[in-house]
Amino acid sequence: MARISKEHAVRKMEIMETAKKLFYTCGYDTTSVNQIIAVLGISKGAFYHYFKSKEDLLDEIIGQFIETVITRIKPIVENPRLDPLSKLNKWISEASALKVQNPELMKTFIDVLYKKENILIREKYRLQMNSRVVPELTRLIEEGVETGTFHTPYPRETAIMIINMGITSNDVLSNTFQNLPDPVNLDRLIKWYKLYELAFARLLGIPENSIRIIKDEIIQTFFRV
Amino acid sequence: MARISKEHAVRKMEIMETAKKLFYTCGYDTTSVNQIIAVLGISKGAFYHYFKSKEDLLDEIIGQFIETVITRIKPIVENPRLDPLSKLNKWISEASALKVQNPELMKTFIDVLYKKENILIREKYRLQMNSRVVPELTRLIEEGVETGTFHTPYPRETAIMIINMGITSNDVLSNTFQNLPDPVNLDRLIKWYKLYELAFARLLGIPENSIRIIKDEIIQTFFRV
DNA sequence: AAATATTAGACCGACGGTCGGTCTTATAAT
DNA sequence: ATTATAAGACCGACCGTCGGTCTAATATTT
Repeated sequence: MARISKEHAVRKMEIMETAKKLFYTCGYDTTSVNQIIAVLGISKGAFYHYFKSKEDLLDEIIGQFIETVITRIKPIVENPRLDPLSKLNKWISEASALKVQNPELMKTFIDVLYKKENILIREKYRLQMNSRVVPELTRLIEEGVETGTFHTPYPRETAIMIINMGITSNDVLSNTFQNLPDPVNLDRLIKWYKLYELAFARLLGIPENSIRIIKDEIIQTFFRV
Repeated sequence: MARISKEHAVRKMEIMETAKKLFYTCGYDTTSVNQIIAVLGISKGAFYHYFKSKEDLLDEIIGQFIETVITRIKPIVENPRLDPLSKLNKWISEASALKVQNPELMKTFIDVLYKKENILIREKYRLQMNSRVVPELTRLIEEGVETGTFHTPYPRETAIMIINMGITSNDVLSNTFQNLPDPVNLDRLIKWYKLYELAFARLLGIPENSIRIIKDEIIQTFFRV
């Protein structure tokens, strides 16, 4: 095979991009290293030069994703002109904006993500959310407690709970979409989100209508498709 | 190898018991089918005569476990002489009694369960909890809502949330025990349980002191060892 | 020219799972 | 009482695939 040499970072990114696409369409377990290198036209040796294992590759891909999440969140959390509650609402709408912007993509993405062969992706996502996003939310909650907006004696634990509620929410969402979008599912989805809002507000000790997670656009976009 | 023939149910149970032990000590991924059959002294063919795959075997093992959980819970939930809140508290103490009764076993069990190679076990556990235990809790909450004890417009969703909070709680618990039981961890564990209690009560719309999850015995047993 | 970084691809052991076939046992027909 | 029949428990060689290793060759840098 003709040797094609590229700068380290470039090649690494190429591998990650290709692998990402394959993982997100065919699944993690079902995509073999041989497949990845076949698509790229590189050798096994080259692959294992950049990543010490297939799992290591996944770690880096998820890490990259979490990185983009954090870069989106940080400007909100650190904005001195916003009060804590506004920050939180902005955070939430930022997150759901992602889903609304391209619903089809998001639907297939969730569908794939929750297949059996992708447990590891979900696990890595969960772990990195806990290690890297929880601290950000903790700081936000702490600020809210200091300024008297939020009322909870355990900011860190509340942050953990909220983040994990979000992940649970994804689980529920995926279960809803595994069947056809019939009225029962729509009803359940709406109920779930309402409870999610309620739990959110109560955990932070704020009025129940101060957090809005469910928005008509989300429901509509998901169920129109 | 000498051929030893046994009754269907007996042999199947033997395989499950042996596999269970191996899975819970060495881990699911790290235990091969070859290992299982080696310990039992049976052939590959025999194994695949009883289970259509290794994963199928795991499904049955978890199913068996969930079965015991349900048989413990059902008498409480269906006891006509208990009010909903008492039922719930009994449920909770029943669950934690398991942990207190043999703490060493429980510790190693949790340690093993949360190793990388056991994601699938956790996933199966989560799924079966949602499909089989959630309905029981839903009925209990519905009863509480009807009798005016609990206050939530979404009993099913609240049940889902509570069960998944419990699973999250296990995650947090395992993370705490991955390091040494130093004062910081003890502090975090207690804080976590306090928040758990708080969230529990608030989700059900009952006074905050009506649910007791954390008990001194639990903390002591875990941190004494 | 020497040292280092990178790549090629043959190779490895382990794995989950398949398959053709054998042996035991219970029942039914003789 | 004996013999045919069939169900199903059981065997173990074998298969393809996988993640990962290793050595040698080639490019790049010094």
